Amino acid sequence: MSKELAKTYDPKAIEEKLYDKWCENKYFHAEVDRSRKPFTTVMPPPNITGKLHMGHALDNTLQDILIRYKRMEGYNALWIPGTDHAAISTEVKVTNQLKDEGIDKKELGREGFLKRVWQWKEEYAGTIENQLKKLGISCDWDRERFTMDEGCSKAVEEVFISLYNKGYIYKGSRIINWCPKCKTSLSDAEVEHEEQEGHFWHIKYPIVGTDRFLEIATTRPETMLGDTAIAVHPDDERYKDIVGKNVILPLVGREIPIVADYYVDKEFGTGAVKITPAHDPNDFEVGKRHNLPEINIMNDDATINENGGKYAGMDRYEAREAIVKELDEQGYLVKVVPHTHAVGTHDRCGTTVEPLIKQQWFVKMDELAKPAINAVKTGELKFVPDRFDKIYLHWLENIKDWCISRQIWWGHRIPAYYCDECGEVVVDRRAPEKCPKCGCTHFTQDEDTLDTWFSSALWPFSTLGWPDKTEDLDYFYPTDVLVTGYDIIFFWVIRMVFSGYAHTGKSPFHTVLIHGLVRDSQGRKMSKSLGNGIDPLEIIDKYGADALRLTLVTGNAPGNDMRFYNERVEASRNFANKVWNASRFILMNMKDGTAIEKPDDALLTPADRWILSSVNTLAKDVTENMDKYELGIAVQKVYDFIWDEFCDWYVELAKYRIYHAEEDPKSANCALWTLKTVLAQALKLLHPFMPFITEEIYSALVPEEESLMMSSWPVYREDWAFPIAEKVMDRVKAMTRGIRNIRSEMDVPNNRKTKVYIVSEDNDICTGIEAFKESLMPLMMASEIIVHKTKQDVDDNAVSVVVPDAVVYLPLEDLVDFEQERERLAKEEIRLNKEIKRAEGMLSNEKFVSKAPADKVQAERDKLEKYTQMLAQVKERMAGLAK
RNA sequence: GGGGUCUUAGCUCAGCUGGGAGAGCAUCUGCCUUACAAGCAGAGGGUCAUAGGUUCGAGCCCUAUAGGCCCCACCA
Repeated sequence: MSKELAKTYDPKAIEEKLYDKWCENKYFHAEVDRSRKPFTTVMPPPNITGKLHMGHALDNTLQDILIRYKRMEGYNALWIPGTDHAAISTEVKVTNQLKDEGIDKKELGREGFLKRVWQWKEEYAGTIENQLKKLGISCDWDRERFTMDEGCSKAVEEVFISLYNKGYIYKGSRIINWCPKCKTSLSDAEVEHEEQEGHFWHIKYPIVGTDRFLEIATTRPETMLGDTAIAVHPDDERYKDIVGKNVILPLVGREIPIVADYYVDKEFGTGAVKITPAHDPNDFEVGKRHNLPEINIMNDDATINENGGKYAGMDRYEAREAIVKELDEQGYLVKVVPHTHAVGTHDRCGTTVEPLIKQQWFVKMDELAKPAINAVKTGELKFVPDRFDKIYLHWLENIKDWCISRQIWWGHRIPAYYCDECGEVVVDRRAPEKCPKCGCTHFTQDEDTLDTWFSSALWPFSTLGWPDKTEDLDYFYPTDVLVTGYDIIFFWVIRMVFSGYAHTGKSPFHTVLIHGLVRDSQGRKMSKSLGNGIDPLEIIDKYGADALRLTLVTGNAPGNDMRFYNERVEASRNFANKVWNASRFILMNMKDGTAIEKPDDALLTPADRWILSSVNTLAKDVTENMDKYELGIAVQKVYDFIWDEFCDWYVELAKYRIYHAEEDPKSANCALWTLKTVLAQALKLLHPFMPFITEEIYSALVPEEESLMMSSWPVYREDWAFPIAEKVMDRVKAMTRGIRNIRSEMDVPNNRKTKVYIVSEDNDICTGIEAFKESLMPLMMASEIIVHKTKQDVDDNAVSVVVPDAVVYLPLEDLVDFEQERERLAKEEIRLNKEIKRAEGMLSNEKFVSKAPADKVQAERDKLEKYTQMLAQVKERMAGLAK
């Protein structure tokens, strides 16, 4: 930053330059250093499927704020970045890309396809890295990882083998969620339930050996092709006599039994349920209880298979239509009722999921979940805000086994090998030399890959070298804070926690800071289909990274969603400009050659002491809020301090001494020293939020220091506590506001200065103001400020401002309208009387005095005294006017 | 069906452990005052969703109600 600065802040001129400097100096890099405490966080790895969105910008901004704060506090701060292979999502993207080129992925074969995906990965991981750099985030790029790199893959294998050997991973034939479009199994977490308007088809089945019918109701009539029973409630009087009898499945002709099962709800539908064990999870359970056959009627693409007889080959919805039509024609369809119900869909492609029985790999969850549940219950692991405890616990306490195998190519291949001769399964890093059972030497590896979250679950320790016992792991693990959105608690956070306990014996972090979604200006989710997404890079390009970052943390409480719109970014940009210009003013006046020295304490005016005291308190407040993860409150305090206290009051007060430097260089030096010192402190406190502009200004302000980001965080210091100066400035502000108010009301032109008489019996106030009254004159638009302990030299037709401990008189004779003045004083009298009444009321309440904390009671007494005294002053003025 | 969350100034939201309602934007009135018009000074604007309760005291805690949003859930 040179001293000839542009009037407006130009982020483009500095951001890239500074980021390069930080990188070149390895400021983001952390190594094991036993002399310091580590602070570690791992970046939720963005998917390599595309560009960064506003959610990533938020997530990474929050992490960067914490990491920069901790680094300045003296911690050995490590932030590990990386990307996620995003198995299904990426496979779909690349498959579509190939389709556009007219290539079917099957033509390429597994190897060829994977080669293409790796090309894709190289391209997108690079893009993401560049986008993150534009945000200014200080992660350790030397440690950048990928969920499918060598180390992570080794960790995945290790975990799979170890869990398998302990019996926590098993292969089994279960009913699973199947996506007919992606042709893979899914975990429960990947299924989204969506309310859909459908129908309830009532169908009657002939009961064998009678002329009666049994009426059932279904939302999926096509599944009747796979029905193997009808279930009724055991206590249902309507059906008691027919339990054990058979019905004939219309269209199919199969005889199936009527069974009794408590699963059935008597009140719902007809009280009789068709049971299709192969295509419904509940029916699957019922089927197990009654030893019913499982008839799979569907192919992997959800067309009807050969078990569906003449419907074979039809799509599931085509078949539905055909079956309903035929049932109707044959008189089996009783009625059709509109019915809305929840339909499971694949969260990545929206296709309706089909429950199917398949051989899959599962992680047995009940035991693994226990330490993760315990972690939150004991407080070993904390969510911020803590309402997410419940969500986390509820999911874990109801967890089912995790289906981890996927029938896609992109991902970690399951380390299971099957003997070509006898089918023996061997789980190991590589195929065994020979089969332990039959001695055969030919093995085939399992074709499936693992759920993408299987590898991200290991992220906090796989990125530190696990399973090897590395120094990094020993020093940096467990990590400290994990920052992520509430939308991936189930997918990711929970799995990291139980994995951490299972493989390292520890929770992978002690705190999870949860944030919400970034929505558009109307509160809608940003999405591709709506086209309402806002590209963070465009915002950075237009307003600067600091403005974007500030926008993303201002006015938002942890865990809450926020709306994003340009007016908010503009406000942030304006603040950056404010900081820029205040700094520009200070730098302009720090003329070359005149070194700023620390002044003698005696030279500090009340204004100097007050602003030092304020920035001192600010450091304490900001630190407290940072430690509570109240980043929005923390930054608001810095913002208010810089704009309202520093710029609007202190800089204005400093001007007189600076403009009169030639007459009194010591005094000017004192003001400049204070300006520089306070600004430096404020820049430090602002740095985690707005790293670029603060670093740029600091390098000009304190050129002898290497970097702001590597400087130390301000701590509260006793020698900067100035309660008297605070009192003086509080009264000075009140007087000044009062004067401005009156002048504004009376339309006094700005260029008309007046004498200002200040009368106060308070010695602190008198001597305090006396010490810097020249500085105060421009603010009070005064030609002269006269301070007295008693009223003198002022006649009664001056206008007055009553503040605590003092009265200010402005001789504006020609402008004074006595009637107006009387009204003004009368209003003030009413206001003060109200205040006095309130305070008196509270103090005369015996219960308040006896039960309220002593400091609150004292505060009311002080107020009462203050207002009583002010009221006396107002009354005296009114009496004067009356003459 | 269960759970969570929100309802505060025209708009968007803060208000952390209960002790006199705040910000940004918008509106109105003056100002290009040698850091900043992306600015300065001033002003208006809120029975804190409703009804109860706890308390000396409630925007904040408890209970119900209304409305909005979200998550979980195997009623076919």
